[in-house]
Amino acid sequence: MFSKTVEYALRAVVHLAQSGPDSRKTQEIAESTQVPSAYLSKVLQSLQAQGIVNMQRGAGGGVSLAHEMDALTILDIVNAVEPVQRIASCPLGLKSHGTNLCSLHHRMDKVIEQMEEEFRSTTVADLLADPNPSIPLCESKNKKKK
Amino acid sequence: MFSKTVEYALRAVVHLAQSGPDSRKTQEIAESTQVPSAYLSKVLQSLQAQGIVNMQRGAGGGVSLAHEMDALTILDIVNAVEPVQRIASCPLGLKSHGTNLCSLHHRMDKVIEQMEEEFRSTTVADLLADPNPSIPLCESKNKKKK
DNA sequence: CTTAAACTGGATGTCAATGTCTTATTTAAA
DNA sequence: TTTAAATAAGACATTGACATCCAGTTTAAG
Repeated sequence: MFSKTVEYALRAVVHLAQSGPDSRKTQEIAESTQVPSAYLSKVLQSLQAQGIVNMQRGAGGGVSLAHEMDALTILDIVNAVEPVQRIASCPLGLKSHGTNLCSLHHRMDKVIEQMEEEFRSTTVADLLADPNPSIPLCESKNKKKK
Repeated sequence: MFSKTVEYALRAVVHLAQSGPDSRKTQEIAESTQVPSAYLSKVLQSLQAQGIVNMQRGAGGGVSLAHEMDALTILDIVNAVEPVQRIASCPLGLKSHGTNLCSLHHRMDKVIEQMEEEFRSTTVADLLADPNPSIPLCESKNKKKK
């Protein structure tokens, strides 16, 4: 359902949000999120290209969130690495359908729309504020700080 | 979001439902649904393996629905070719999370759950009964019979 | 200024999804 | 019983997602 790339991007951003405003090394993020570091590097580049994170080269550099986490939605992150594709017109190219989807494709698009809405209405801040005892990426129930 | 295989399976079943109780040749289904026939053949085999369709070899053979279309849901078809994977436990394998998902994975699973529910509550008969002027797979607004 | 730390970019490799092709095997019809 | 119609099965190509590796570039720190 969700690609690894999307999962990896979400983990990385959540980790950055959990770790405070300081920048983090790609290597550190990779270990904390259980993502292959070389691949994570590419994913982070996509996030940077969409203005989600800042990446600083050289000694003392690293990765940090470009915005406040309450202004960053799950949808922003997903769209940065793998844009949500709504079904805008008939996949079979039927002329008489055009932009007026048939019952089948309308229902498929409805599912995508629900996903979009769910992700649009959830910010990274919401995720961290959730009272759920399981903290994202953290083994212990006590939130890992810095 | 949805794989080609899923899209193809849905098209094939909808076409069979539209075409009445008679069996259809794979080749005919392929043309009507704009799916590569050799690939469609594999998809249909998956549907047969799950009891969605019957396939008869030899002259006069073909493919037909195994059940009434009001007893066949979109979810049945999707699950036959590509089972919906709920997030049942922590993808990172965190022991303390186990089956109690964190806020991130809980929301991702919620989206999958909504999809499952939407697909479970829609039968093939519902699709054909939809008052939408665009008829699935059909170019004209008049339903193609037989 | 030199060096080591980090990210960048490109080449390369692997695997699963998608798609094609060819040779069986089954079966109804002639 | 022969034949042509259809699906079955498996090999083989193609493509994109996922992943690794390495040389190049930037940059802060010493």
